[in-house]
Amino acid sequence: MPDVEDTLTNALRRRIIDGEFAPGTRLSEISLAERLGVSRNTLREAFRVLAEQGLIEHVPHRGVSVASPTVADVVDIYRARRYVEPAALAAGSPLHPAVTAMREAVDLGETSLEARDWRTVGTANMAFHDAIVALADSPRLERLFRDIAAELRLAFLEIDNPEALHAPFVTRNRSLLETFLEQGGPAAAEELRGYLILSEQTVLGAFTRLRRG
Amino acid sequence: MPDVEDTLTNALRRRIIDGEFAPGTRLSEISLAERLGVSRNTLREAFRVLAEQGLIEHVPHRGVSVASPTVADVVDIYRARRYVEPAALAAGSPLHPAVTAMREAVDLGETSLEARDWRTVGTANMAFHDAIVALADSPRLERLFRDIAAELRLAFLEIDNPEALHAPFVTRNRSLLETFLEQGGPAAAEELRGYLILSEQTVLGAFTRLRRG
DNA sequence: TGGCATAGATTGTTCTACAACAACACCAGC
DNA sequence: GCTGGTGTTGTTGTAGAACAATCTATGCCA
Repeated sequence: MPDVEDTLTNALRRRIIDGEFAPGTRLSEISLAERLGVSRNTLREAFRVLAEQGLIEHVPHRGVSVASPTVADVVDIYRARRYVEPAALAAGSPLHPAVTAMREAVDLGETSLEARDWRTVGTANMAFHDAIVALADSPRLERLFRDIAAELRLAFLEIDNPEALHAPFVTRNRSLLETFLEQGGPAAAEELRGYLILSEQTVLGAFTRLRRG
Repeated sequence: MPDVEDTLTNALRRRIIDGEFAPGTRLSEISLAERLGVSRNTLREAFRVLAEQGLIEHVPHRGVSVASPTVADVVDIYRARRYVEPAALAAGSPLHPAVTAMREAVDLGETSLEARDWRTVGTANMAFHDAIVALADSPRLERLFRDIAAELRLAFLEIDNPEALHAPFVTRNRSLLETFLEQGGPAAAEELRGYLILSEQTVLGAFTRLRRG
């Protein structure tokens, strides 16, 4: 990967995920390039990468804007998650290094919940699921999850009610981890399927409520 | 998507998949841009997209080269396929439009087999699996499969023994389709799992033989 | 032979320029 | 007042030149 431009891509990616540019915001090449201190060409190359990752949307002659996930997007994201996560958990070994990451994510979620730091709760939640996917030891599945998790964060940003969105799942994460360690992968996978359905309902509910309001 | 540059990306993509640039070939910006009649900037943007798709590899200050899948890549590709394809088949409906595509792919495979047109046999084989993934109705899973299928084609190109690679699976495709229609998704999924293991072994065998020679 | 320095070539990045296109405002006519 | 065409303006799409940064290879010297 290149030097400046790769840094630029990651910086832009982080800013978008952090909500610095709200979903749907149009990103002007000229002004953004000026603001970031890079040339239009370099910025455009970064745009291509982010567009390919689904974080921004590119319309010919109309420029790029931050992706604004629709209900259909959310449904598809959860569909993809159901294909990958439970299977990864079912086949995962309790001795896999990613289990440590799962533990840490659960711990972080609990302490952040007490502190009512919803942003960190959300991050810990995502880290937990990231660790589940890591159980599969598949770079390509990890990449898929990284992309759809980023898209999902955009949906979360729009909902803007992090407590309702993330808090209920802290205890569920703990429970899922225990099931995995004590009863094994298949049992945990089954629990995760229900978990994901509930999570999807939660997001979709808040989402449609939002789109109507 | 832009006009010229999107066309350029697709054109490059097709050329690479078709083997016009052998895996590992270095793609010089200047000469390739000149040859394609586009500017370096435009070509570099196309490079970013293809690199993100895994078709080309980008090393800083050393340029891009056509991806040359390693054994680890092939293993990972098949791992990802096992996560997606059997599950899609298991949950797929026999009434789904993609079933038509499955039929057509099987037919094309058989006629091409008789004609000993291995290239088309390979294409039909890929179209068959593409249709299986399409059963899931998930754009994101389809995109994942599109990318890994393209990578796999690069591996096939290096092996360069299309008959051994594709011919054995024509009858297996037919069988899998019949199982799906007559015995349902779950039974077909189980058959597909064995199919994929065999396919992986076939590719890996030819692959390691090649890498040693 | 082995290591180092220089030269050449390629990529990374910026800047300028212009063509192509889309959005918007404006005006004419109904 | 509304519709429809038209021009204006701003943005994107693409090309080309230029230079800095970095890699590669050649050849020199010990």
